[in-house]
Amino acid sequence: MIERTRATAKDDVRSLNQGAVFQVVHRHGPVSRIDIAARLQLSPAAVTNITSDLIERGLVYEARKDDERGGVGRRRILLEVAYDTASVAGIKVSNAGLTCALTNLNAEVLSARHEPLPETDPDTVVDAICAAFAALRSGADRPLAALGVSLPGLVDVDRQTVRHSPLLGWDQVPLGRLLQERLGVSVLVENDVDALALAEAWFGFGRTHDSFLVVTLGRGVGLGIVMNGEVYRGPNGGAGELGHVLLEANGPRTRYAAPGTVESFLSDDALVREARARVAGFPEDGGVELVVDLAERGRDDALDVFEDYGRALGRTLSLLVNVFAPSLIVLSGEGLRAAELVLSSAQAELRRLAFGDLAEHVELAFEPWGDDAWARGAAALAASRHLTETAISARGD
Amino acid sequence: MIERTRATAKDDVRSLNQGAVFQVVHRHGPVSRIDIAARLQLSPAAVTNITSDLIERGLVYEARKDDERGGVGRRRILLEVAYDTASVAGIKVSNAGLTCALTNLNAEVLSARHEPLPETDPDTVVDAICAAFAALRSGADRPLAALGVSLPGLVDVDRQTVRHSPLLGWDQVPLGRLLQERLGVSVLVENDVDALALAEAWFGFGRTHDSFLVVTLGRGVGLGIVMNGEVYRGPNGGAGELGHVLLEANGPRTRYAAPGTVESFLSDDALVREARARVAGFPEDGGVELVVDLAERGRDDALDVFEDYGRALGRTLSLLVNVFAPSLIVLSGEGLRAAELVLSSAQAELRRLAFGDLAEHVELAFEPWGDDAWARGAAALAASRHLTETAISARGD
DNA sequence: CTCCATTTCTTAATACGCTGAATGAATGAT
DNA sequence: ATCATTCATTCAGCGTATTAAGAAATGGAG
Repeated sequence: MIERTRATAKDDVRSLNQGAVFQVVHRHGPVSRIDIAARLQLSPAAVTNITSDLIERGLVYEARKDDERGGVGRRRILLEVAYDTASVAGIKVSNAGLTCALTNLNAEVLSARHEPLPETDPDTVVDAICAAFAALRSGADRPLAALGVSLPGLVDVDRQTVRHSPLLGWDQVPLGRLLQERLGVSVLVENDVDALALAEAWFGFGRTHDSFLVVTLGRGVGLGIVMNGEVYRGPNGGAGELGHVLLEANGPRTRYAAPGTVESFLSDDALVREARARVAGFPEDGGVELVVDLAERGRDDALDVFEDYGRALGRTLSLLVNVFAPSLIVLSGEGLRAAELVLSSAQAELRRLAFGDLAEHVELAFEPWGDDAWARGAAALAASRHLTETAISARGD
Repeated sequence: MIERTRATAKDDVRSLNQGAVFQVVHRHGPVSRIDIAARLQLSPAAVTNITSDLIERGLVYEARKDDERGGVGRRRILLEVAYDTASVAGIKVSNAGLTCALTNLNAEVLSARHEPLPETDPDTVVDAICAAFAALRSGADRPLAALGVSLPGLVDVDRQTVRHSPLLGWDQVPLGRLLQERLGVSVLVENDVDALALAEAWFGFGRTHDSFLVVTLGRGVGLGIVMNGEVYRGPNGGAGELGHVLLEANGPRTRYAAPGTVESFLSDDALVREARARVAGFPEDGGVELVVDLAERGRDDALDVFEDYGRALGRTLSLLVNVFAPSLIVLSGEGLRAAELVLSSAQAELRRLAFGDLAEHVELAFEPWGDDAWARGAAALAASRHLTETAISARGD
């Protein structure tokens, strides 16, 4: 439920209500003024006033009249956000390279690309991001409003600084400042999982949920927490380290994860480890793709690996369900290439371990997976920021 | 950080700012008008206006001048909440009986009592609560503003109804309505752990934290989640079922808890089970008190039981720390009779299992334990509600 | 001891955005 | 064609916050 929030005086009542109206238009699709008024308990007069401002500034437009609703009376005029007035760029950084996407302001991907990274030191990465951004910009037919960058590790969102990223080997890198200086466009930096959570909250399944969780499966296991429409990072950041939660004291080993942790069961590494151990003739250099391939061809031993994977996933989800009692968990990440293979055992285990009927009230959503999903998350950062900032900046100009 | 929130027009801007100002006075102790203005980014004039209203209505008073701060200039006049203008009652219901407390509006216990319950059916309990309330009322020297009732189980806070309580054997009991009709005073019903979390947020350690966790140890294991100053119950309630999280697939059995769950390690039952198994000559009918007693006398085998208990506690906390990265965890409940005995192994295990340096940033607080702590939580419900309602009810009367 | 600088609190004048009521616009029913 | 209905807009009035100026309280300089 959207409510008008963060009231008051200097940072005026107006900007507040403007933001709330905009949020309603964004989240509840094409919507009439009278609906907005009812939803926000605001007078129709105020809505007219506010929306005319938003329309004038090009953020919102009158899409069409509402022909669905019959009955007498004047037709409602439906308002919609002008998502195509600008585009934004999103770049996800990992040691595997840069994944880049250009999207509109609704985080719909217009184009995507991947750039390998020779090294992951800050200088190289900054150079590569600048090059990738230039390439994206040249392919854009609309003004490129902002750049979102996401990466694994601890990020200080306010200072746009990477506090600590083991995977990249970074500490205290002021990435936002470095890029902003070179690109002359506003840059946002965020943890990769939190960016994905934000993307879901603004443009994905979370659009209609106030609080929900995002679980990412891939090289590692991540958790994004959204509560009351805001991404929860913890008082000092660092929340959502689901991958490091201990599941079994005497659990299996993996190259990177501590034994028995969630990642020792659910990371790509773990999957390959199990395949090597249990799938007959699995080659030494085989990867996740091969396990998926074998299973999809119906190889029983490979299917068993996925069944166990699903069981561990279900157990992990049960932990979250018992703690958060969420109405939605979005599953995403490369680890879901074979979502169908793990789903049934995951759900069975979740039902078995969740308290009471909590499991019945959870919607499990699978984010259709593509290479650009992470980059889309990064772009969503930029899109959401751009929308809020221009929607609220009010009558100063 | 308190911010002025939930703005707008019909439910006026004023009530909003009034609430925010009141919150600052409550949370930041005796505080001057100028401090309030700075903290809320509100003009001094507005603060004068608002506080004079609060003072007139008897919610706040001018405590004294600030003599601590030296320097030139007029002394600041410190404002404080008038906590002693009314009292509230709190009653915690469990199958062991009613625990009752009378407190002022700062949740400071004025008197407490315990009533045994012959049966736990709704009629008996309602009768008993009414009797207990009458007893509390007769002992009060100030008007008794409201009654808070807390109990284990799933509570619909808005409808003041107990949706499901296995321990009491209740389903869909409209407890709030039943009591309100008979007592003619406003009644609040809440889950026991959430009430405790609210109490900590308003009147305890959480007063200076925006987000934190409360873990209760006793017959069961509970979790209260406070985020951004609000108790999180989940979209449909039922959040915080920490006790039912599976720790070890092949974990120990207990009478009530599923094998391997947190409660199978950390409930009172679990402690007694371990004592029976490992403490030489432990009597068949010995309880928790006896284990504590033996350990405090230095019996090694009893101390070992507590060391293991602490280890399981540390592991459970590590789970929460990895997920929430909280800055504060408040530990409370009967299970902490022997807090010193479990602390060191708990902290060691927490440090071992928490990701990176997350454990270093967590403050573990032990709520000094007494019989009336649960009842104080229930009273805090009533106190917080009374304060917000009278503080915000604005200029209508 | 008086006067001034300083800081806090208060009062007065002004501005802003919301509400409510009246009006206008668009459509179905009679 | 006219009316009832519903959505949108216009305008007067009002409440609350801001700014600016003044009053109150205090330390220090002359």
